[in-house]
Amino acid sequence: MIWKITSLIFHRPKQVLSSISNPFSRQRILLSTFPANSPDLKTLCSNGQLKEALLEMGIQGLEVEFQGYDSVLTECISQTAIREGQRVHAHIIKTCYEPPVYLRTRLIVLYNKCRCLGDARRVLDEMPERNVVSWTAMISGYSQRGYASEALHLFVEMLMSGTAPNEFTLATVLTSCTSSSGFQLGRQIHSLVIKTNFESHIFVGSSLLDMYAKAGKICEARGVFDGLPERDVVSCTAIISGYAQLGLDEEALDLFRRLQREGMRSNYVTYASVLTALSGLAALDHGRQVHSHVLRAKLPFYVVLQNSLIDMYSKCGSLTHSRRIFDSMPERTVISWNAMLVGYSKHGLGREAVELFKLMKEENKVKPDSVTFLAVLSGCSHGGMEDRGLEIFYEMVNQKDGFEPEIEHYGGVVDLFGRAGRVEEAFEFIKKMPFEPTAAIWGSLLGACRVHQNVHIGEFVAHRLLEIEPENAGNYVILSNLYASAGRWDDVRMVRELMKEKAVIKEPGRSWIELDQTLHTFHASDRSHPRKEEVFAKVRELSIKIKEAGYVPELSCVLYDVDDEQKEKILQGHSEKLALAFGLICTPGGTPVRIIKNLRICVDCHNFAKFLSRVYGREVSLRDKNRFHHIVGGTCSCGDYW
DNA sequence: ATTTGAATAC
Repeated sequence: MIWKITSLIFHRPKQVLSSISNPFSRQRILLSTFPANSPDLKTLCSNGQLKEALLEMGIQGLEVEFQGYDSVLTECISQTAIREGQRVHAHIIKTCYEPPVYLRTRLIVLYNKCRCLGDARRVLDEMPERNVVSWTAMISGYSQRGYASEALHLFVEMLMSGTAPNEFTLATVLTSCTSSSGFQLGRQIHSLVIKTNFESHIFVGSSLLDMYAKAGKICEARGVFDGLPERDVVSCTAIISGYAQLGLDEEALDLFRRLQREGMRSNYVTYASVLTALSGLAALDHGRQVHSHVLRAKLPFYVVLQNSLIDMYSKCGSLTHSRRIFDSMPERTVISWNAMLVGYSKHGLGREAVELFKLMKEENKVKPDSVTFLAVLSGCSHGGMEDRGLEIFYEMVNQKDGFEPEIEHYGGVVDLFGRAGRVEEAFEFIKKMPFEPTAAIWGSLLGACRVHQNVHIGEFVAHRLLEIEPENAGNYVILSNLYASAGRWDDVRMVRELMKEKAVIKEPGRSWIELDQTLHTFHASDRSHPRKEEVFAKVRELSIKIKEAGYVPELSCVLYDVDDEQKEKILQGHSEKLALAFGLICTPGGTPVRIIKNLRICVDCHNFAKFLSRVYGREVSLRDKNRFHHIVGGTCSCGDYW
């Protein structure tokens, strides 16, 4: 009997199949009698001929078996071909009585890759039964697109359904545990990892240590790393980038060097992470070394790596190199543009930032995002182009397919007004904006009040600011500067008292300078440097010399209750002056000096550097926490506003 | 099916 049917189908397939009404029997017969037609589809797909495969499928009507669908879907996934995928999906619904779990899972993967998470989720929800792979595929879809809470919810749902996670599930779900709310679950998953003996699995371990690093728990991350029975590039890169992202740049570099000695084979992600650490240190010589190493290694083109090179050169003070890399790129992402724009902005080059932004829109390949606007706004602010900045802000607000401005953008506008001396307008703008002002926004306005000597608004702002972040020493210093500039010495004293009362913890100031590939670091009143006597003597010498040109120490920068002579001594011990003096000692006259400081530079050190640049004919490039100061012939590129 | 990476106002 079966043989007869088979023979009939073989000669008149369409008629026979359509005469069988039960879809289940139909499919059974189809599958048991037809020689697999998947090899043809498989061949076409492995040649990347998706269109031809679809055509074939259409001609053959019902006669595609599961293996064939599998080949076609796999190719759709690799080509991110959503339209073809949708047609295959429709075909499957039409012809398959009960698509097996693995076919449905392929559909989930396809929709996830094509950013159609809703469609993927629908496939999952319609599955009569799910296995660990289908759960994991959907969790991964959510994780990769940043839907952390959806990923975590689904993971919990999976556990409740009684499906046990495997190493793939754990590695995936841990990437969604980096938020503060997710971190609690992350710890619980860690115990699950231990219980199920996946602790030494390399992917699970990498993911776990990355989670700890991103949560700022670097010691725990290191613990996981050290406990791994074997290491690969990914786990090594994860721990290096963990240090770098927390600003522990030296540690990141030390570890990188050690792992390299121990045989780690770096890839482009490793180099990108190392460049992040070097950007933090502004270690230009080392950055150049990594760059030439990367060139010698003849790696294929990686946008990510180029982006981090742009950022490294700009943070090391060499914008020309950044732009050279930017211009040479065959392809750019929004991050490439943002990195370049942030570079111009940090160097105070508003005009260049606006020009580049214009170019970006003209090219119309990459859509500006929220960071792009932030960078351009800040560029306008630092470049003294407040009207252009306001225009761009309103352009952003009125964009049709754009996004709502975030609080940071409002902060940018406050900064624009403040910098331009329009302190009242800045204040009114804050009152009207749809957000509760943050410390950053008040801080920006307080800075404006200091520069433009608006004691009235300044006092109000300072009051707010000291409520929100009483522990930030910088705020007290600016308020003290403000009172001093108005000659209100009683209030200067009051600020000092207030600061003592609140037990402010000051992040220790630290400056450094790179000479012959070595970083020389100085702390405030540093007595540890081997050439300290020479350095202190040099600061005193410089001080005396520039006083003749009109330099007056800004004593209101010192918030200790000591006499003026003592205050001047404290000022002379500021780390940036030590680094500057050391630079003058160690380099021939006329060469530029490049200094980096971890905090915002104080008014007195800024004055000091300006006078020095004029009297000694030295160009000073100083990078502080916020921006670059290019000081030439007595004037600074920041226009005395920072 | 899974892990690492680049930019963010003051």
